[in-house]
Amino acid sequence: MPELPEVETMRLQLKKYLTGHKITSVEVNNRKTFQGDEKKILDTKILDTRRFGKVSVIDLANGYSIITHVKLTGQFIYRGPNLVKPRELSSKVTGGIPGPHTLVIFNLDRGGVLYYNDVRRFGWIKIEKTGEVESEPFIKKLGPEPFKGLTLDLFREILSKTSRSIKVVLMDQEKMGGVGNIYANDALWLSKINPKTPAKNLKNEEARILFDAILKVLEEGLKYGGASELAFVTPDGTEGNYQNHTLVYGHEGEPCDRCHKTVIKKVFLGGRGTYFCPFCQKE
DNA sequence: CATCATACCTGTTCGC
DNA sequence: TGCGAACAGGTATGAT
Repeated sequence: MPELPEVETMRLQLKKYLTGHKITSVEVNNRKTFQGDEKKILDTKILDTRRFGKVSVIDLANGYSIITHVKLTGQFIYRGPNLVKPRELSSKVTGGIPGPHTLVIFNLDRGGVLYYNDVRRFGWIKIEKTGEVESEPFIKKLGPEPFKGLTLDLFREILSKTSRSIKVVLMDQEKMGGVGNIYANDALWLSKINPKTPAKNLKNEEARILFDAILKVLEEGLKYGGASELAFVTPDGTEGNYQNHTLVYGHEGEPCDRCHKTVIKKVFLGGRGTYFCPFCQKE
């Protein structure tokens, strides 16, 4: 569920809380999660953060970087002296900190601590040289991103080359980076396009409407600090709010917010829950 | 090469 | 009420 808006929200808070600090020690409770030599990231200043699609990067002064993908249930939670104000932990911080799902603990100077919780253990944290970050396999294969390299012309070209359903293509990170299930559903609803439509069948005008809709729903997600539908929490330990503002995602059985006369249906596409209005989004 | 199904995990929800 | 099955969804991988 963490998609572009969630990961960006997370990244910005990591930047805010970590920049200028040093990691003094790392406790690794799961070697599959933490890949690489933790000694490479100790006692060197944290310079900045970057994001590639759903991947976050923390750059260090010594030429190494921490690359991380939280997948579905990974959570970075910071506790330390420079939290803007005392924050109560969201109940969605699975198992507490530290807890049974705390797989990695980064101890920082000035008394800060960064915890990584991950119930389902799909997420990963890798240590790489900063110069090799863009060679990391996932980042290397990543397609152009909304707000970055993805232009309308490029978007149309991508769609024209595949007969797969438009929704599956939107979520394919090698075609375009950052969009996952929630925002794909909402962008298609906003565009009045049926999720099953073969991507190559979209008319130029439909592709334009969809392109704009993708930007629009991602902006909404960013505005609300992401969606805490499942396990997403921000590093300050609080939740995003987009889950209360979805257009169609999770609305199964409810009347459509636009036509008000049709009930939102749920089907499976590419193995994932897909919500749409059978009236507004006719095939 | 493109496409699709399944594995990876485990807490939560659902159906009987 | 209890318990197993189904579900949640991002990506890697193997099959087609």
